Amino acid sequence: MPLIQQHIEQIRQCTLFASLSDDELKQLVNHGQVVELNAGQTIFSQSEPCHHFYLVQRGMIKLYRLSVDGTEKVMDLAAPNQLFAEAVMFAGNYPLHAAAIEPSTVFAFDCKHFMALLKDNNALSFSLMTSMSHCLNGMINEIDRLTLHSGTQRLAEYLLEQVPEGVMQSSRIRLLVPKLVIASRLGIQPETFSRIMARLRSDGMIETHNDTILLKDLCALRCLAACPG
Amino acid sequence: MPLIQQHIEQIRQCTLFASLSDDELKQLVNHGQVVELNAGQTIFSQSEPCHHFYLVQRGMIKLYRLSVDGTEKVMDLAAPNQLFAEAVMFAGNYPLHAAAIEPSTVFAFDCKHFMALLKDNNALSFSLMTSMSHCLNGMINEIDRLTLHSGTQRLAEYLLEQVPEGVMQSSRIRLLVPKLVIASRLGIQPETFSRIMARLRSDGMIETHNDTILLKDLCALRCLAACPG
DNA sequence: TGTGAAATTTGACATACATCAATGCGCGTC
DNA sequence: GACGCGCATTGATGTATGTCAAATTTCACA
Repeated sequence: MPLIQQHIEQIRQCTLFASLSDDELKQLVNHGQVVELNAGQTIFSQSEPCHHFYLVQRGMIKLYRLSVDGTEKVMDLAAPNQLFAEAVMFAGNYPLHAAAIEPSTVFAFDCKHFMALLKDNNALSFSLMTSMSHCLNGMINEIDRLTLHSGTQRLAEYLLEQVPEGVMQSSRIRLLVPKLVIASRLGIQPETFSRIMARLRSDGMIETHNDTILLKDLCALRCLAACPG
Repeated sequence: MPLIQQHIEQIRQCTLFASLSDDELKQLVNHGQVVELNAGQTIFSQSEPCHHFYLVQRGMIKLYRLSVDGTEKVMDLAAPNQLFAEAVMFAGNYPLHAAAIEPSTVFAFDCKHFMALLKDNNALSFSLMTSMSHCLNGMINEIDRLTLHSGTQRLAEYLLEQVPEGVMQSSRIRLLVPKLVIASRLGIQPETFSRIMARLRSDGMIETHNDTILLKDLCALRCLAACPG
């Protein structure tokens, strides 16, 4: 699949690559490839050796673990313009599975080549470490939520995350993935997800219409997310 | 507090510092300091600016979060010879609290100075990234356990972690921290911890004597940890 | 060695959430 | 436009774990 200029522009936007010269970036891109994915298609599997990291151009990617009995836990979702697996380059093997949940396009960067760039470009190392640091922070927050917050709180938090910056009173949002997937992401069952939504609805905090949700009272939702109960 | 040779030897053992010359290491150590801590004493608090990272020399350190109502969640425990907070240098602020749970000695490294070393020593950057990678892996496993494993499974896993390599059938271990703390570490209540232990005891898998625990059937415990139920 | 506070254990009870099951809805496909 | 298949919703029920409370043990410190 040929790389069009548009792709390169998008890649340039990543802060991880900010310190690369035009030439270095072109080199990096030349060692990578565009990958088209069908809905449900796997990108890599847990414990597989890690040869690539990825940038989402279009679609949605789920990063997940499987338990022995086949239960799936979605650890994170990667939307367009987001990198994933860039922080596991030094681990050798992927720590989880990645699959597209809808038709998607990703760009695959070559780990070996990127590592070579890292060797000569300390600023790039710093960028990657900053990226890893953010990743780590997110994980700690995740554990915090799972252990210190209830399902209702986590769902409220998730809804509020979808609200654009600066919106104060109410906001209309869309769920970009099936509720099934969000439930797994939040560590609850789909049935529980549905029931919590029903409660928020009957409490007058939200109105729902399929994947479109009107958050009628952001204040109340924020309170719900913050306070135990 | 003066640094004795013994301290420097211990610091040298850290793989993070493997690429440092004797001189660089001495420089690093000269910019740091030994800190003596009483039981319960705080080392740093969440959201505080990050100026140091640490190596435990003696004692035990808990890394934890607090919820709004004061509930404590122990995210990790650092034993002697373990580094902590080395992966948050690039974040700017500590993402959690750190405190000694018994009289402890830690060595505090200066982040600024270490960052300066990083600039000129790419191998050091690689070491740090490897360290961060391991940290990340641990976090993913942690989320996996919290969402996909039951309290009983997590406790069994914890007990098995205390068993030295190569032991096959049975093993005598010691809990190095109060059960209260382990319970928080595992994301369960102390009462639940106690009850699970009682069940393992009545199932003939373990015998207990305060903080000393005899794991009578490692196979059964491993099965319990792996299989749901 | 005694004393008090903290940790642990045990019991009774409450509850959030999971599970099982059935129905309904939406959506893509032919 | 009809069919079929996931996904979503709702109800009934089960259960692991939390909460509250009290008794008991452990341990640090005087």
